Amino acid sequence: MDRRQRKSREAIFAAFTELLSQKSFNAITVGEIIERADVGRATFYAHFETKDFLLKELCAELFCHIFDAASGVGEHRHIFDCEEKGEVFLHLLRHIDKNDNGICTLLSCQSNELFLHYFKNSLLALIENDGEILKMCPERLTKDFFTNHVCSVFVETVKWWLSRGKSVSAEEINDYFLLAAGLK
Amino acid sequence: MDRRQRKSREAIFAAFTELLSQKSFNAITVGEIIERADVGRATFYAHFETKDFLLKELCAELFCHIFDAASGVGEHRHIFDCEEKGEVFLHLLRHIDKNDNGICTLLSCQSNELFLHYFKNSLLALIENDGEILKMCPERLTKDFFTNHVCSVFVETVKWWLSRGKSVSAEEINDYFLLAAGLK
DNA sequence: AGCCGCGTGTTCAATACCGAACATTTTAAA
DNA sequence: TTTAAAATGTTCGGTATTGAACACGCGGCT
Repeated sequence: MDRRQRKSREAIFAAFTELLSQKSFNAITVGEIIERADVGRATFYAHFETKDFLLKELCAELFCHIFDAASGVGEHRHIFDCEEKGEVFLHLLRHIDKNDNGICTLLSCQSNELFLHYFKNSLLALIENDGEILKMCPERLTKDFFTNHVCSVFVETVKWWLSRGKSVSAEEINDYFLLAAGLK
Repeated sequence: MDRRQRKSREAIFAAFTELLSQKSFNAITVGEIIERADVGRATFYAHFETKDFLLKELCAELFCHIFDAASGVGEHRHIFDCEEKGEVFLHLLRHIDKNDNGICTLLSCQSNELFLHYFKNSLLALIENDGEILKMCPERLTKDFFTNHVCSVFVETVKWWLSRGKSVSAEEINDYFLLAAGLK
């Protein structure tokens, strides 16, 4: 990607992220974004159709590399030594713990439901084909219900974790989660 | 000035300043500057003929506003309440104390003599027409010698101040200077 | 109703930047 | 001294950004 495109894009993402830590998504105007990002109005619309598209692409950029790595298609596999069964969640938690791109900020900002929603959907797509996890599904439940249940519990766990300032380690919270979700 | 020009210029200045805090002027290459500034090579040379011109313009930008304010031509006069006689120096010291644009970093980096030299020349130009100061010149000395003397002492005072981590206040160091230079 | 301020989204000519190549000079090693 | 590597400075077609204008929708105000 052209250096100019990359810089504009990053500036807009950064400005948007900062604003999201201060006010709600709906209260943010395009004018504020481009002012803080220090780019022209035409530049913004050359990159993103609307503010909603900006949000979507931010989510994609935020979560793609974590989920790519978790699903094993990324180039940087095994950066954490936890590729055993069901350890996908620990992987994710460690990524969140590292707070790349200010994920934590966004997952606990005023409009965090937007990101949590996207997060849950990505998670659903990831584990609905994970044999190791599906094996844990009780007889009487459909796989569809079970995967939704697991993802819901995980998202709620993450919310709780962040709201308490990550006061426990990623490993501990992973144990909490596995136990609460009935995965061990 | 066009937004693109301003951003490139600032990025180059910032990169250059950072590098100067790590290595000497001569050891810094244009390649390093543009890499850190994240701009293209052609862009660098569109702004500055050579590395030396970059240095010169950085100096100009660094010192112009403090000397403008001190000489009274700037728009933001009287930002400090010290417009009495001979208080030009206190004015300058307070500016340095504030460390705008990382002046202190540059005045105490490996190649600080470059900036101190520029600083002294600016100071000479400033006070060689200052009646209040010239009045202090002893009979037996030429004004030329006297102004050079005062500037030299001031520069050395600043060097000493910074090398000791500005452990005394701007007001105190101003007193030191006035006494040492024979101005009171 | 009409008006106004504000935010959205679009258009376009001018221009600064890009990137990659190039020739030249400097530096350092063989 | 010869050679290679690194750094300097230049060139140019293609492109992203700029800034300023524009039309439009919308809620508040008189």
